[in-house]
Order: sequence, then C-alpha cells, then structure tokens
Amino acid sequence: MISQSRNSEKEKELLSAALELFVAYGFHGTPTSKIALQAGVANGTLFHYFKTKDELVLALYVDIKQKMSTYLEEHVLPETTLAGKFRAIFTNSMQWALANKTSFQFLQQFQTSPYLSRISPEETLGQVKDHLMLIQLAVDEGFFKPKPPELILTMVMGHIFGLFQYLCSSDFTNDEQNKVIEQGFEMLMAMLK
Amino acid sequence: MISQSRNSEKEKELLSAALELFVAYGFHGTPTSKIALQAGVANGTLFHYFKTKDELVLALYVDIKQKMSTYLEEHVLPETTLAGKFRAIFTNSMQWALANKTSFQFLQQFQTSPYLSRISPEETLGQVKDHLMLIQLAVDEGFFKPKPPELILTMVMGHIFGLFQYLCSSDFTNDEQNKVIEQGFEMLMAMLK
DNA sequence: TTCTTGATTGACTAATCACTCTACAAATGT
DNA sequence: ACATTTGTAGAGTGATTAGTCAATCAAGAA
Repeated sequence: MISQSRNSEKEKELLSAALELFVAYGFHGTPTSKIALQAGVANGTLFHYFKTKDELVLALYVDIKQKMSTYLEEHVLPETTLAGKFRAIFTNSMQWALANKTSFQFLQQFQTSPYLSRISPEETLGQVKDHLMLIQLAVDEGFFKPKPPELILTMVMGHIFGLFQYLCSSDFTNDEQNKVIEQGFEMLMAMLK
Repeated sequence: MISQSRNSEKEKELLSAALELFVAYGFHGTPTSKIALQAGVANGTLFHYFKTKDELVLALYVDIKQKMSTYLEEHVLPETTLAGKFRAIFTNSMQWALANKTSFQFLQQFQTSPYLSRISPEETLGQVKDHLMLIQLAVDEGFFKPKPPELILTMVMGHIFGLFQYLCSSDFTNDEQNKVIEQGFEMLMAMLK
C-alpha cells in the first residue's frame, strides 16, 4: 500500500543518512537531529521509527549484515564444488565490500566498537555457522589443512579486511582490482591448502 | 625531578583511565568527567594536561603506537636474518597484542574510526616505512613472492588482526597460544613465499 | 460524513557535556 | 625570604543532546 511504502521510504532514508554520518563522524559523534535533517524528516519522526538512538544503530547493523548475506547467498549457492564455493565467497565478499564501501566501513567500525557486545552470541554465531560448516567439510575432505574451523574463518576474514584496506588506499581500475582479488584468493588458498 | 614525576604520573593515570573507558564505551561515549574521576584527579586537571578531549584521544593513540614500536624494535633489531626478522616481527606483535589487549583493541577501534584522518599521512607513513623497506628487500631477494610491498603489509596486518581475534575469542593456555602463533606464522609464510 | 489510527511535525525539556575560571597549593628559581 | 611559575581543585557556564509531547494531517473504515 501507499502508506506502507512511504513508511519504508522514510525508514530507509533514516538508515541511509545514519550510515553516512556514522562513518563520517562516529556513532556518538552524530546527533540524531543531524540524521533527521539529512533524511529530510522532522526530529520527532526519527523516534517514531526507532525508539532510541541505540536501536537505530543496531537496526543499521542488522540491515547491512542482512544485505551482504543475501548478496553472498545468491552468488554462492549456484556453485557446486568446494573450491567454487570458497572462491565465490571470497571474491563476492570483496566485490560487495568495494561496491558498498561505506556499509563495509560501518561493519568494521561496529565490530571493533563496544556496540558489538549488544549483539547476542547466538545471533553472532548464526551469521557464521554456515561458513564454519563449509570449512569443516573442507577440512574433513583434506581440501584444507587440519586446523580449527574458527581459526581458518578468522584468518579468511582478516585477509578480506586487509585486502579491502589495500584496495581502498589507492586508486585502481576495475581490471586491476579484479586481478588483485584473484591473486589474493590464490595466496589465501596457498596458505590454507 | 619530583614535580615532573608527579606530572607524568597524573598524565599516565589519565591516559590509562581514558584507554579503559574508551574501549568500554567508545570515544564520544566517554565523558571527560568520568575519565578524570577514574584517574583520581579533578575535572579541570584533565584540561591542564590535554587542551581538549580530542587532544587526549590523539595523545593516547600516539602513546600506544610508540610503546608497541619500542617493544618491536627491541625484539627485532637483534635478529640478523630476513627470516628471523619476519618471525620476530610477527610473533612479537602477537605477544604484545595479547599482553596489552586493551591497548591493541584501542588501536583497532581508532584505526577504523573517523579519528584516523586526524593523523597526518606522513606520520602514518613513518610508522610503516621500515616494514615496507624490509618487505621490499625480501621481495628483491626472492624471499617473498613479487607483489607490491603495501599489499603484503596489509595482508600481514590482516593476518595479525584475525589471529588476535581468534585468540581472544576463547581461553587458551600460554602454550596453546604460542602454538597457534607459531602455526599462524608458518601459514603466513606459506602464503607469501 | 464521522471516527479511528498511524504518520509527522517541531517546539520543548531535563540532562549532560566539554571546557573555563577563580582560587589556592606546591614547587622552583633567585 | 620572596617571587614566579606550575599543578590542582571543583564550582560554574553555555551549548548541545536524546528523547517527549501536544498538535496537526492523511487516509481508510464504518
């Protein structure tokens, strides 16, 4: 219905404005008034959609996490082989991060901030469970070295963060970017196999 | 002199209190009044040592960076071989991070925050110049794969961050920790050689 | 039409914050 | 001894903030 789409629109505007401002000025460094202003709504409207500022921060985190997960699922599910799945997870994570730099920066910022503790351990676990299972499978089949899956996962994520920072630090053409991602994946595999 | 040592003491107290509170509640989430309280000094005293809150944040960053650098230099300089130097850099970075978790967490938080832009590029470059030169040397000698040193450096740092998070996520004995660090180094070398 | 419900507004408030200011104490220099 | 600088305190201030509230507005239901 029309009214609902209006609702979502303003909510989306608020989330989008919050994302930009949070990355630029930090969570506490961004007043709700500025968020409302940039979203083009009144002060009070923000609190109609989000009871508190904290709730807005958490909602933004969940929203971004979900968008990235959806993107990854779409691109990984079609892959049939283990190697194909890992390549898809890695390259598409990088592609998404580079295509959504602000969102990815927000994730980094959030995950190293005290806000992270507001996310329940179950929810955190749920987000990585699938990946852990896939890694376990790869270990069982001798595709990866026999290491704890959690160790492998954190290393892969560290790898992705590092590569992201490298690709953001200077200007690359799309071709160069893809080449670096490709090489980064090969190096990662050299480490894990 | 006595007065100077008193000065340093209060300044250190303030930096130490700020560190704990920043990691627990974030930069803007920590009022200067609470910092002064925890440091055991009056409100105004904080502003005698640091003109503004921002200056305190930056001073804390510089202080921690310098402590880590000093620690690394001490342990890396004695090494004579390339392999020895890299192993020393890696393992001692991990050791320092685990022995100074809060400090290391602060570095992570700071480096993913908008505050990072307050640090001049020259200063940032100065901090990594030595490492970049060492990597370049290793590439020239065929010790590492022929990749841009910046790429190798960000990957190593991503590796360290990942390993740090893994070792913080659950309880390990010292022996287990050292084993993981050792293995982590071997894997890193497998990737870079 | 009339009623109801939810969206929207922006002025308002109580609390909090970074920072100042004045006064005083302690150390240092001469 | 005296003067000067430096450290310390904590009440005070003006600005800012998250969140509230009473008042409209829009739109569908009866």
